[in-house]
Amino acid sequence: MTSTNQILFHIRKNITPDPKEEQFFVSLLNPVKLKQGEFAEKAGEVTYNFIHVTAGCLMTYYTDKQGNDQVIQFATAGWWTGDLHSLTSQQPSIYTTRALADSEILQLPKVRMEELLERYPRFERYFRIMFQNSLVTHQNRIIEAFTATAEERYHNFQKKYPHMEQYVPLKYIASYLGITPEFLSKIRRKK
Amino acid sequence: MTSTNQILFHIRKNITPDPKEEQFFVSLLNPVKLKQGEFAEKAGEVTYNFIHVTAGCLMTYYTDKQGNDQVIQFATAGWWTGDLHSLTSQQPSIYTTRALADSEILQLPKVRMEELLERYPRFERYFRIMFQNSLVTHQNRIIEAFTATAEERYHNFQKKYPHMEQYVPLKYIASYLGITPEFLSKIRRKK
DNA sequence: GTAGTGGCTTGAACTAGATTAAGAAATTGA
DNA sequence: TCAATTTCTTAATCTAGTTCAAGCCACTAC
Repeated sequence: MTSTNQILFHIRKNITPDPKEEQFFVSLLNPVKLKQGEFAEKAGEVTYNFIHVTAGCLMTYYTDKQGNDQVIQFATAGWWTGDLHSLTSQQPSIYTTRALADSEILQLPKVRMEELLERYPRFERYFRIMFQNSLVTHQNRIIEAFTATAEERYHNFQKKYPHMEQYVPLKYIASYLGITPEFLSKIRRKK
Repeated sequence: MTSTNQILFHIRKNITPDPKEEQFFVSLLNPVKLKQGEFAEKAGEVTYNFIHVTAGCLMTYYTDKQGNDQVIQFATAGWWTGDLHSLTSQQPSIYTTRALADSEILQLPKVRMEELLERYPRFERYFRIMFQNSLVTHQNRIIEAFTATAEERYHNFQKKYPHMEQYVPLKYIASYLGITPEFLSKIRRKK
């Protein structure tokens, strides 16, 4: 399956655009291949693209004043990623997005997305549903962060993303879980 | 300002509906007054309404198996609240939403919202923008939960919601911050 | 080969924040 | 008005998770 077929498949699950709309949408996309370790976006730079992952795996992380990385999200095929705040406000991003494995992404430039929504408002619905679902996921993550122990969070992570552990170095999983790699090591030993 | 004027004011900041659309939107809304302590939604019941607060203050919390409450959100005038997951899936809600002070809300029933979006797709844009903004806020909260100390989180909360501390019992603020009331007490003494 | 580098583990000492228990202060209510 | 309930504080003890320091294992590069 080509990467454009893949994203159309994803879209058709939520809305039913006509062929003309689909064609226009696809024409706005910018396919990019990333090798492992390469950056899709860097903290400090303004984000111009909304990113859809079609193959591989990316992660988005925040680097605080002390230089510690906090992983916000992993994104595999079918996910949208990128810094929404920077994309909306056109202020420098606070996030870095980087390939954890050789990956393929589709860039949707902000200005192109605005054109799309202007011309074919049907796509508002698609993005509304995407954001709405994402919001539920984020709410769950906040609850989990506050109410579950590190060990519970790790096991929930394994259940939810069973294949991620092969892809992703443990230190990034630790960061995603909000713990140190040392402590994750201890949790894993127990089992 | 009436509560319907208030919500229209809020909507006009994001989209520009024509009078006919505004009128239809307003006709879908169901104004409700809540006394302090009353419930807008209860955990265990299916959520049928999306809620817009026009006066007062509500809070939404999650109760875990041990019976501990975790406050997810405070909502004052101008905010949307409610359990998106239950609203979308029509499964029983895991959240309770309750008035912290005498309040006024506008209920937008799920089925009515669907009618609205069907008939006037322009409103998709409004909700898309709402969810998009909310997502940014939630992302920030996740970062804060993992990278900031309880003390920093408390001071950030004070900065961000300067009036909330008068409204809201401290134990709920502690819960929102993910700490015990005892520890919040210690933090406050220091200052 | 072996020197380097990054990812993972181990253990000892430490700390942010929880738990428990009690008392003080503020609200409510008949 | 005074008892009852709820909210807030204080202090002692305890624990989940951090920090620091070291060692181990793969993998790469000269």
